[in-house]
Amino acid sequence: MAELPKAYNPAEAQARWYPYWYQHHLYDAEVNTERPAFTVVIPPPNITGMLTLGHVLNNTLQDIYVRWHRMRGYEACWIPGTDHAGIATQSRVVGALANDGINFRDLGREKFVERVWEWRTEYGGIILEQLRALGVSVDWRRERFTLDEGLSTAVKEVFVRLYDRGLIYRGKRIVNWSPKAQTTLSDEEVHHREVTDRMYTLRYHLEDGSGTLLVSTARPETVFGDVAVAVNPNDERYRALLGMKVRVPLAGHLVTIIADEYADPEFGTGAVKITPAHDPNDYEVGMRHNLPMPNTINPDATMNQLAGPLAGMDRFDARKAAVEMLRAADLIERDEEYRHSVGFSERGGEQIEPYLSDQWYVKMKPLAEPALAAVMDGHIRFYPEHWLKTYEHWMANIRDWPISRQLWWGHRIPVYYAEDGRSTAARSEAEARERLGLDAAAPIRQDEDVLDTWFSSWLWPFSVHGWGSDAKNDRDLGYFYPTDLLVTAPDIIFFWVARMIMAGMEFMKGEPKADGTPRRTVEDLIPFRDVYFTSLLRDAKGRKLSKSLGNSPNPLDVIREYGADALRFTIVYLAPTGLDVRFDTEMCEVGRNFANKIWNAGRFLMMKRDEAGGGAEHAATVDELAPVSESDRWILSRFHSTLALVENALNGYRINEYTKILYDFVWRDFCDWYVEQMKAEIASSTEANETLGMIRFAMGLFDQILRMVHPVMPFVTEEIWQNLASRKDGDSVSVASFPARDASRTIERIEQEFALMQECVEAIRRMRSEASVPPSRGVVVTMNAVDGPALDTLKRSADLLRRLARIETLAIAADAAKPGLSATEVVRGVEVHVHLEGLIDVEKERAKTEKEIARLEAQVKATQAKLSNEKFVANAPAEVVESERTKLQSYTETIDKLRDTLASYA
RNA sequence: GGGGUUAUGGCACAGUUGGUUAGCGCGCAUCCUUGACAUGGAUGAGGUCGUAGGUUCGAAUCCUACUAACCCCA
Repeated sequence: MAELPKAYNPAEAQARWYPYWYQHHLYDAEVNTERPAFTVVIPPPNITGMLTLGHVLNNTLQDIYVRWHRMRGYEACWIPGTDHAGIATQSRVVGALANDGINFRDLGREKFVERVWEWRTEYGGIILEQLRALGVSVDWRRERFTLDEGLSTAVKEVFVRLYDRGLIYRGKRIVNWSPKAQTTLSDEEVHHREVTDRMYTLRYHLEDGSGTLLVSTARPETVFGDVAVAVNPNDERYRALLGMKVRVPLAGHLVTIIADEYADPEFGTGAVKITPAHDPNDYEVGMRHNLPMPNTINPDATMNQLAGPLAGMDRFDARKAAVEMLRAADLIERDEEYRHSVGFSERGGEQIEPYLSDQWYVKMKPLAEPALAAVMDGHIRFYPEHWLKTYEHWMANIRDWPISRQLWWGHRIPVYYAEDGRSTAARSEAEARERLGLDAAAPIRQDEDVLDTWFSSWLWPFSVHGWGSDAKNDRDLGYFYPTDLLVTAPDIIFFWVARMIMAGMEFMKGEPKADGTPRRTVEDLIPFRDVYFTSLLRDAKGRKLSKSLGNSPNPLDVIREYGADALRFTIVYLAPTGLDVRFDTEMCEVGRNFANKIWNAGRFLMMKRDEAGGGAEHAATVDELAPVSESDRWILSRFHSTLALVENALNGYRINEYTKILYDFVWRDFCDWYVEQMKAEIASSTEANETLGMIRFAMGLFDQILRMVHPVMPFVTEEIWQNLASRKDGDSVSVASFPARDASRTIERIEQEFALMQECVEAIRRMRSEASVPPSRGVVVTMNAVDGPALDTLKRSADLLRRLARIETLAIAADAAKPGLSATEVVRGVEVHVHLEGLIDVEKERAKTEKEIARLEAQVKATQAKLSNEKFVANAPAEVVESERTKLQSYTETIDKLRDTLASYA
């Protein structure tokens, strides 16, 4: 066998195995009624996106579960894809065109959309390409895109069905207007931030000249849109003024003073100007009082002709100008600093303009009710569970969903208008004419707007199987739906998770199950069973990772530096369930070192096998492993304990626990103790067959360990696994069976015996180290064990003790004479003396022993206090009382032994 | 203003149903290049568990209030 390099080389393994997996179609999923399906749909990344650490965490978690299930015999199906990201993509292409001096509007809709498709073909697949570097085991044949033909047909189908049910309507509302993109945004696309503005208190003179009403506003430029001034009906100060008219400063028109609860007597002067077209609250007031709603601002956020002298100015310039004019006219009573929360576009970053416009909406309440119940009744489980409350709160107070966007890139709204103004939703122009009773040649016009991108994403769990289109695959839909697990970030719980549940509940009704019968029950309708919400990523200083801060490491750089497995392992290792992750690139050393440790453990075993003559095949399953030594039985016992912990952790989505369990077992149990003891066993073994048997066992076990680690570190485990034995083309650890835990293989007695040996070794090392005995120097050790079983165990472990603690001469007996000058520790009742003639610092030893006695005496005192407390003895469970008694006894015995040692220093 | 989360050694985190000598990793200190691994090995120092009360024989673990930080919504 070729010599393996000293360090694991991730780049080589990654380049070798990802193509291998795909050439052998290991991750292709097919309907297979012989086995259960395990399905996951990827949260489709945005085509303008680049791989972020968020994607890394998210996709690593999915990959862990997909690989784990695949190895346990499930038909694992992980479906990849992307979404078309309306605003982000359109802005990107508009920007690119602008750089070439082209205004996209001049291009016209059709040409522009062609250009976006070209852009998409060139750049839209980058993020999926990047995902390959992570090692994701998706079925690439099933890749989907939200703007593909099939998925677009599904969108139309859904729109028409909702429209026909009366759940889609068009309405004039105040929306979040993005002046940059010139489209409306959903609440979720708007982020609020505290800003400092000025609050101006303006003088509104009463029409009759009898006085002045003071009104505070942060937006003096909107006075031209004022239609009333509101005061609280319970506000005594203004009661007499109700119904009177005031002159709006600057604008000059008269408006009425009205009573409305919205006016807060505590805020400002208690009188508020009402501008229904430019503020959502004012809009509500306007609706209640049947007020006109003049709009004074253009779509690009410049003032329109209604704004008189301000017309044509940008909204912020207009504000300055308005203030100057008001000041010149002496209409400002005062102005002061004002901090308040303002909405900004998530994409463009500019301040959102509340804007009155016609938009399409989905009536959410009827859809939300069953979706809320599905989760509250436990048909869908959230991890961590506390997201339930957020979900419940949002669903119970759900608001209608504005779905139209004034863009060109996206699914065009399937609503058609006849020349006479009548309209209908329809799957095609032909259907529209039919529905409107027009003949085939009649002119017809489709709505100009497109749908919110999420209007296609919410269908993802079933649209990927062609639902709603000619491409519908009932077999796949029946077998792979519902999916088993959704892994996503909590910030899209409303955008996406909640809406997918609604869509599943609504649109999967009646679709065939695997056995062909129609779906009816909640379990059959829901889009997924478990939802895992990932941690939020922060940098080492605790700041959110963001492009603008420049604190987001590029995952591809991290992979180049540390390897994909290292990044995968580290990010999961660092991510506590339900809390934020603080990620620091340097922390990837943990994963890199761990990968290297595994690599070298494998290298060691293969070297030993070759030295021993090699050739022999190791067992292919856990059950066939044949332990030779006591240590073999010990590591096998530990392995099965570990498997049980792994299974519990993964089943409970305590995902970082899984990595910690692996780390501890591989590093501590397997490498530090098992491999080390193996060296001693091999050194002292005189029988070649026995040696080979031990090596064969170790390799067989290591094969199983690689499988256990594989879901989180696919590359390094594959690289070693392929080297560990002769493999056939197409073999892969990723499709080898995951070791099944067997509780009967965990043997407490063996673990206890090994622990005694370990603790004795540690005690001797400690005493050596404290006495500054050089590591190369052997020592003389005497162990005095009165307890029979302990004596037997230690005698059997003599070779291990000698090697692991560097003992030159070892005496173990029930009545071993205490040597003259020595350091002593008591381990589980066994006195361990390290002879230190000529090495010992008697004063230091005495001080150490006295300190230990004092510590134990304090324990004794505390334990005695407990035991002499009648209430404790009466109330505490018997086993707790008993364990306190045992403790007391062991402390007392140890103290006695240490006192003898102390006496020997005299 | 409403909802949610967190507060344990320098840093980042574990501590299932209250009973452990309060753990782990990173960092730190000392020693070690014996052929798996210096991306390594051995040993050690360092917390009384945000603050104040309460329940209990017993609380980091349950309850109350307070303080601080963060997230979401308005």
